[in-house]
Amino acid sequence: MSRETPSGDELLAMLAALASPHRLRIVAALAEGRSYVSELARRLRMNRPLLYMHLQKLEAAELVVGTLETAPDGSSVKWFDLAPFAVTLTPQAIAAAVPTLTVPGQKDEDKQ
Amino acid sequence: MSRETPSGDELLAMLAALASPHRLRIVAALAEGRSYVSELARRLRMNRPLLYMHLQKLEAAELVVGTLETAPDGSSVKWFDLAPFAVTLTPQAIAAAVPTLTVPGQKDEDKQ
DNA sequence: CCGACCTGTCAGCATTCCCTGACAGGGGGC
DNA sequence: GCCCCCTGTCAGGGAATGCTGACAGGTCGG
Repeated sequence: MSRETPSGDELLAMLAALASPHRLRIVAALAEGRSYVSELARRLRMNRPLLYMHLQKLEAAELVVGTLETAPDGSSVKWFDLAPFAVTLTPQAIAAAVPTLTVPGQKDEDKQ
Repeated sequence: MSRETPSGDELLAMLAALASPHRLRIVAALAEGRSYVSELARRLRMNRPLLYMHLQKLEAAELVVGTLETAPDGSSVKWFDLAPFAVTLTPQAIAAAVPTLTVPGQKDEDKQ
């Protein structure tokens, strides 16, 4: 819940998820209220599959939350909400997160 | 100086610069003190031209500052220092920065 | 002279990413 | 029947990125 000091991997995933003008725009749009894929695609003037991919990345980084709601009549709409997040980017915070970075194929052969 | 609310482009550049395990590691290493390219390359076990590129990106985002110091004997060393930065990532901060995003080829034809 | 240290730049490759149109399916209402 | 709304997935191509070895230059000390 309280994400004061995220792990290196979490921080990296969050940064990578936000490091895109499209996804920044998506977050800003969702800050005004929940929406669903097709409606967002119209609003942001972008291809629906493209928006879909970006939303998945944001969801993977736990910055947005998608909920597929199936109405009683059977029609389904997937709503997207912003996840409340607050991470402060400082050299110290980064230095604290880096040691927990999972490096693929890392040996612990760092001497000193 | 006080970078409370960065512009959209600045925020994006900062995020893009930090969204890399290598560059996070570089920032963490520089948090322990200034260093120069060759020394950092040895410490982080990475190719010098590669590190050079990453440092340039960090410098372009104004997260590190490079200073080429030419000693009186003529030998030169380029020192890199961390720039003090503190940006808090929240939905509101992003929503505030997004309108100032420079979109290449953007027409102002957004009808509500 | 040779080796060790430093900076900076280059071409080229491999990989990954971004984005597109088109398709599958579901549900209405007219 | 047709048309409109919604979701989800796919292949393919074009572009950008990450990374490498090798090169240029400089100073210093043996």
